[in-house]
Amino acid sequence: MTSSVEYINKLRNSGLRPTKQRIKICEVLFNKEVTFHFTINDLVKKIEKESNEKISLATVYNTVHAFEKKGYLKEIPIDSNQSYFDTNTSDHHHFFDISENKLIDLEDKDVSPIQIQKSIPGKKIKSIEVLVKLDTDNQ
Amino acid sequence: MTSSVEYINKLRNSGLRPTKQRIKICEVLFNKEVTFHFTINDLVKKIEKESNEKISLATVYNTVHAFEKKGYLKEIPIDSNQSYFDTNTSDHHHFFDISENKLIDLEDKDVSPIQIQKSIPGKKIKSIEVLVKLDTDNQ
DNA sequence: AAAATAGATTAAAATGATTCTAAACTGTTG
DNA sequence: CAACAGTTTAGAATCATTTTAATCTATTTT
Repeated sequence: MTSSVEYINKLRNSGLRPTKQRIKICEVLFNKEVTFHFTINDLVKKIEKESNEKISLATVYNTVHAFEKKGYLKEIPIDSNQSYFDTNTSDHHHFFDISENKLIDLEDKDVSPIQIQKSIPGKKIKSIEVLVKLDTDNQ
Repeated sequence: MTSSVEYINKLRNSGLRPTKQRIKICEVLFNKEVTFHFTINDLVKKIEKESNEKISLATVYNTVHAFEKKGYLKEIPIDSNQSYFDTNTSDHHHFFDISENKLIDLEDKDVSPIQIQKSIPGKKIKSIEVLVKLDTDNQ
């Protein structure tokens, strides 16, 4: 399931040819049992550490954006310093630990179901995301 | 209630002296019955339009951030292109219209109450925010 | 009220994330 | 093999934001 074929499919589906660099990116992103959160910077560091090769920033950005567009990655809006991405693309919510700048998944069972009673004509809901900010508990 | 005294208090509370430029910023931000959303860019344009004076970007950034820190403004995380702020600092949720890049307030009654069943030791919940992304409804 | 000083404003430079560019490269097709 | 389409890359460009350092203003001290 985490075979090279899967990566090639993901890439082809995203309109990208399966090149060496892109396969490497896939290995870092999808060759894990656990999903994780990352910034582009994190990802570049991971790639360099896990493969001793350098992939240019431009390629990483292009590939990540293609995956995001296709739904193989999700962007999590936190603040405007940096983009945070999630390899868990299922519908779910997040804690954001302010002091450690870290995202933590919330499972569906952790959040009461959310219903939106308002609608805007001509618009449809594309996503509903809850962001719970956490602070150090001093007291 | 939207008097100069109120602005001076807000500024002093935020650790800022009430200067001409800062009062002008307050007038644009708080001299309305209705709250609104803005980016720094929006705000600078508003100031220039409503007063024919130019305030340097640095001053606008400083003042907005001091207000945010003090809770007179709220930052709404949308994406990492730009910071969006809200003059409505009460606890509330948002629609974000993707095609028009526009925020719309949701009232409390529009969103079912949200309960978080998970907790992280040593951390306390600082805020819970729901972002509902809207897309054009083509069908 | 002048002098002293603490804080503010400003334009411009610096920064940092992201995007673009143009040249060199790779793999596929005819 | 030649031609072509798509890739990679380093570096340049861009854009929002932050920092800097010089000048200015308001407030306090005398």
